[in-house]
Amino acid sequence: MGEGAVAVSADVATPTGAETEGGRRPMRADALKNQGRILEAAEEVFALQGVSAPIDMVAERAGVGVGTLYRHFPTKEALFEAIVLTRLEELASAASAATQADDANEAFFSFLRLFARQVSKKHDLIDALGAAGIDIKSQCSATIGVLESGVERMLERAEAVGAVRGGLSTHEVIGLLVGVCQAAEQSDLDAASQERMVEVICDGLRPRPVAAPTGPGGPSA
Amino acid sequence: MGEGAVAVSADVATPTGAETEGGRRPMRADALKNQGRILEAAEEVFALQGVSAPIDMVAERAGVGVGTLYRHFPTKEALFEAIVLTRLEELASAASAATQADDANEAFFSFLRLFARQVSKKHDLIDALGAAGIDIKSQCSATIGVLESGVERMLERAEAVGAVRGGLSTHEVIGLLVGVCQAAEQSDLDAASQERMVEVICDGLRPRPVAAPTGPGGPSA
DNA sequence: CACTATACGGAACGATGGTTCCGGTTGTCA
DNA sequence: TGACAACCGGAACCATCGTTCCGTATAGTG
Repeated sequence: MGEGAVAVSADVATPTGAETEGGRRPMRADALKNQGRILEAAEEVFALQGVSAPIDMVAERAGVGVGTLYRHFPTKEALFEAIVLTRLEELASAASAATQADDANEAFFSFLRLFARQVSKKHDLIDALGAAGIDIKSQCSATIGVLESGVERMLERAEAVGAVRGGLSTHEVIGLLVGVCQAAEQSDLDAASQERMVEVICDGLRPRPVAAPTGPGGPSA
Repeated sequence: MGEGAVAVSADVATPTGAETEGGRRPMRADALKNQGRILEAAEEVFALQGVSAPIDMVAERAGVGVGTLYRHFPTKEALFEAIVLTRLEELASAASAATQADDANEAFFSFLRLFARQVSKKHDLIDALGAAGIDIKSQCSATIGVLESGVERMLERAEAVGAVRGGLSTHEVIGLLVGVCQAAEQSDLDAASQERMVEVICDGLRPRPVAAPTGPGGPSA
């Protein structure tokens, strides 16, 4: 599990804080090590099981007692958010980057594919983006905001170029994608299946052919 | 609340059985009335909250104690299945009917729209079709089988007419739809939004490029 | 009207999962 | 090395939910 190490970004979950400055003294060495273990374990467990994974499972995998876990993160949600935030940030920055690509068409659709790939790889992202009964903390929802506005800009640009049909909101586009990922994993569909479904969505997002959907009987009824 | 009354189909959940025949004597009047109340309440509650709705909520809404509820249905799942089965049967028969329509194109897509409408209206259907951790009873999965094979036949016919792209499995098509419904309700999107998303999927399902049988000239960008 | 099988209600039980508490351990500093 | 604060583990606690149990109420019958 190489993946990028999860950086403990300052006050997200406000773990005990490892920063030497401020008022508090630095963390003890063992505590720091445990925090790392916990984050690592949480990353794996949440990726696999989503928010619903029992906290004990994270503790066990980290080789740590639950008490220790709660010393570092005030609540299960806090830990979850710490994990999911880094994932969201990756997506958000990818989105921002895509916003400035030359080819608006290409940029939009390949972002969608990237997005779908990421979301389906990390189960926790589904929960975070689908907001499956989670009160996401400001930090997270802010990042989601960034992500969404990135998608929005991409969408607008793609529309302007005629690469995408109009009339769709950002939420709808994201919902489409997240929904497919969710369905794919619930029904145990393999990666190929999921890719095909994403492709269906991408095609559906394109502008409809110039008024001919009513050949043998379109949505006429 | 009109909807069709939920018929207690013989042995599905094997309630105490109201049939006068067999060995057992007929149900007592109050018992029968309560069974009705319970089914009614379950229908509403499950439609609104899905399987995850607490059993007590159903009991309360039915104006009945939990004990009474368990006298009629051996398990929560049994009750859930009794409810969802009637819904599935409606869909399955609609699917069968659509299989024989003249216009394969029209039949397929309007069934998809019907399907999406039903699924999003009744939350329990999402759980049943998404198999969200539920061990569905044979009766239910059989009906799902009927539904699926109906969709499959429709899909084949639509493909044959060139109304739908090839290479997609029935599960993928259904997954697409169920996923969207799930996403729509998780994100609190309104009916219009959802319809738009379904439309995106329908369009995506159509054969891609320029050469379509009945006319659509591609976007020819 | 009396009697009993049937049904009812809801307290109680057991399992799961998040969170708290505290006696014991250990890193760190002098 | 000694001492103290920080830290650790995991038992215990609380809430939620499905399910069971049993004392009580009542429909149906003679």
